[in-house]
Amino acid sequence: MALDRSFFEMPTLELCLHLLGKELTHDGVGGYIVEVEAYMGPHDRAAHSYGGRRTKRTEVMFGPPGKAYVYTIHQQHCLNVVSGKEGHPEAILVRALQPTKGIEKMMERRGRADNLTNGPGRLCQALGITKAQYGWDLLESPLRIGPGIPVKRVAVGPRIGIENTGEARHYPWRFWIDGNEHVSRTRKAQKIIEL
DNA sequence: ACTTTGATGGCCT
DNA sequence: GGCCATCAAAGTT
Repeated sequence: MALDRSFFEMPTLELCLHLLGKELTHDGVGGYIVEVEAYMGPHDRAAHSYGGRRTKRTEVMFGPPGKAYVYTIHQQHCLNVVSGKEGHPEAILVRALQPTKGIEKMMERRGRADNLTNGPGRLCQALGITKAQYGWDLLESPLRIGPGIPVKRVAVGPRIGIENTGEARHYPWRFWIDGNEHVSRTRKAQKIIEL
């Protein structure tokens, strides 16, 4: 059963739990989402929309949820799912996938056979995601999120790579499938959520 | 036009 | 776990 619009209208932290296990594909190449991070908008110092910053880059986050927010950093692309209510610039960073489809294509794009999708930049490279996909609708475009596998145990901990954001560095807004081999970095979980 | 700063990845120990 | 290359975006002048 396909997802519908209301799926993306869930509160951001709740949507994080529901995104885990769903299948993300671009032109049929992709895998199950196994790791995400929430970026909670104007009051989240680690978010690009901190302070309500509204620029050409962050604009899509101010619109309706369910769209792709793609940005570049260190010559890499990162994919976020726009979440929350329209006018509230929140998003969820997709940090890792468990490859399911088009693995040959991924190896070709990555130029190697391992570490295909265990990181936000790596998975974008493997799936061929660039700023060309900025703003694409994740229900009705070649870049889409669909049904996947059930998830039992979700691990929770602080987000990665935001050490210079004051108190925000400690917020428990990173979620991953407990024990999954494709998570970008192994770290001890602060707590486990049983679904 | 110039300066600062990374929501990283790859490789090293 | 640590180091750092390298460039686009954002902010500043």
